[in-house]
Amino acid sequence: MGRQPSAKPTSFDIAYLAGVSQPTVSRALRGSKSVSAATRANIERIARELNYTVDKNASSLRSQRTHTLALLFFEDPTPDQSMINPFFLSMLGSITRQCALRGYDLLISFQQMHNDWHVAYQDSHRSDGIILLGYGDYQLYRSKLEHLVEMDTKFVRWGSVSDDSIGLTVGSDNVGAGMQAGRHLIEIGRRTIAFLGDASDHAPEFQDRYAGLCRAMEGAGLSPDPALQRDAVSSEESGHAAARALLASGRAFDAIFAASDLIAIGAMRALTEAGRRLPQDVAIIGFDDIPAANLTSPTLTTVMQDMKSAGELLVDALLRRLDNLPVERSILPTRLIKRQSTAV
Amino acid sequence: MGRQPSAKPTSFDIAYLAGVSQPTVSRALRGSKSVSAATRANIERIARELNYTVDKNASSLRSQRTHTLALLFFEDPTPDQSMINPFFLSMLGSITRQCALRGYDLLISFQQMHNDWHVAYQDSHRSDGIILLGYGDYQLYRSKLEHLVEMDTKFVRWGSVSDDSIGLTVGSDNVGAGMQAGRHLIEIGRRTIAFLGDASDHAPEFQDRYAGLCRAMEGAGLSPDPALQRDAVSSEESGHAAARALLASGRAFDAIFAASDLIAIGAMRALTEAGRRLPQDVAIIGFDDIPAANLTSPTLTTVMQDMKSAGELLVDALLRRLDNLPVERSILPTRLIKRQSTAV
DNA sequence: TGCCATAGGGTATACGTATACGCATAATAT
DNA sequence: ATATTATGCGTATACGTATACCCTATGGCA
Repeated sequence: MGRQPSAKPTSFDIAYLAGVSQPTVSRALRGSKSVSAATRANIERIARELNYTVDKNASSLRSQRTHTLALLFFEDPTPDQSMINPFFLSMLGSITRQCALRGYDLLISFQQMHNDWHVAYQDSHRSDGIILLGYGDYQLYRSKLEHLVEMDTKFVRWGSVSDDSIGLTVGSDNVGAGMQAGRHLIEIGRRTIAFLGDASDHAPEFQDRYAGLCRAMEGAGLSPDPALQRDAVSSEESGHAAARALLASGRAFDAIFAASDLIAIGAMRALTEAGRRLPQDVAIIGFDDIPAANLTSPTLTTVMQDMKSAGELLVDALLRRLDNLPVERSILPTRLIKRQSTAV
Repeated sequence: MGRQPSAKPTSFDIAYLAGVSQPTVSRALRGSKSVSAATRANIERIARELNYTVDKNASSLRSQRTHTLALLFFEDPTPDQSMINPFFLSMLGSITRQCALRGYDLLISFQQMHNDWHVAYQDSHRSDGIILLGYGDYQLYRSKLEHLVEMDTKFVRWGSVSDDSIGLTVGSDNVGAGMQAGRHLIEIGRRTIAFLGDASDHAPEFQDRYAGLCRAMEGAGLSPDPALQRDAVSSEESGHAAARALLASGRAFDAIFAASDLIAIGAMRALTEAGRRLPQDVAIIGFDDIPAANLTSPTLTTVMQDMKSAGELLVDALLRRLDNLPVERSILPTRLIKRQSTAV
């Protein structure tokens, strides 16, 4: 038909065709109950026919709500520029879905931590609230978080749900997960369990996982050896290096709990290179259940986080926050996925 | 100091403090040359002090440009709900970065193909243009693309850059990539090369890869055997099934070119299960260079696409399109990553 | 000296929607 | 029958910015 790309219809056009005033159109489409059923139906029909869409800008400007959430990824700068933590990517799907379900748009930006944090504040202007996602040095952005709080910016964070965490936090039960992993290793007869991952308060989540491991060991009458804990950030290289250092130390160990799958995969490489058999000599457990965990040889036992619920909870919590409803921190249970790397 | 969370400052506030009118503030901040340097500097200083940010909604409403691009992922519905093609995710980073660089926001949405395509049109209302990303049945959304064109919606697409493709397309040189793969396999002495992947026009990209393979074989005096081509969609299961079917057919082959890494990984599993040695009995090449390709055993030779440039080109092309500048389809070169699965 | 171009910036207004009010009409209560 | 309250909708206006247009002062030039 080639109908001319008629200018975008406005609520006035609809109003004219329906023989009502513009505000009535607005009310009808937004579901105000002070519009008669007949009028509303008529307006909706015309709107559909004209392919009418509410102008988001005008609507937001007037109502002062953008109906948009901002998702901020922040990570420590890595040499591997283009890589995004696969773990967070897997949350993206559920966050998007949940936003759509709740009628919100999702604005995305990636940030290097060293960047001007002002962007977060800026983003808070083009969205009703922010979701913060990132592994990284917690101490580094602690002050930035405080700044956001001071600015009264609405946000939720994925991370360690500890008492001193700033702002509203949703996270896995990292301590519990550490215990799950520890108990499993103990069950299969391991006694000297190493931990690969930063255990300082720069990485509260890793710290919690280590704490869980220690608790499991103590519960079984074992005492964790601090010398078997090695710092590592979440990357294959870092895991490889940490495992090599551990091997070089000469200390004996028969199991490794890695704070992330990437660390575990790096460690597996180092162990294999050193001639250790997996899992006979060293059993190993990772964290995150990234797709690659099922492709390594041996396949990697790991702790799965409930990403689906995570995304939903983050969005829900933020929306409640926006409505000034009471909202509490959420702790999500985790699940141990047993694979070959702990199959004895 | 606890300065009260003063209401968001507007350009009027800045104007008042600077002793000028509101439009002057607008002009100064947008870089109009009809503002004296001194005035501009003063305005910028005050704006910074007040943490002023231009209200996107008001700005967009007035100028009728949103300075936002929408990214639409669409995929065939898979049983594995939460998964997103890792290949596209890796493009996300560069797209985001490029958007930020060009001063655009990025709005994200995921779509199942069977969903009402109207959303794409809707998204076109809240953004200046759309980037379409997705593997899937091309014929299925062909008509939808035509609809977008008819609506005069500005968009770019990642996909097969063939003559009949609709709208502006950016994509890898799939035919060239197929030739690269084919030549490499021939170089290492393989003569009967199978292809796993849909070769119909429902998947133009796969079709192109197959065409490239055939061309390489013909160039070497070999004739491709149609019986060695097996349909598969981009998933491990599908690759596994296709490879099993191929094995079951009893036809001899000494190499496989898979249309995606996921297919290749599934095929490797099937081959191993059938007792074929990789790469001695069967050499195999994948496509995409997903992270997992480096973790399989043997590690997987694959074709790497230039995702970084891809994102940049997509954004650039779309922006040129928005400015009504001439813009052509882009074909990106690919690179063969040689690993153990073809190391003889 | 008179004229005009130019720089610099003010005035008025439009963008499209949402909401506070007000005002009928009709339904109900007294 | 009058007072009261809902119902359904129109009127007026605000949201914060960008831009078309207009005005003033200055300097250059003949």
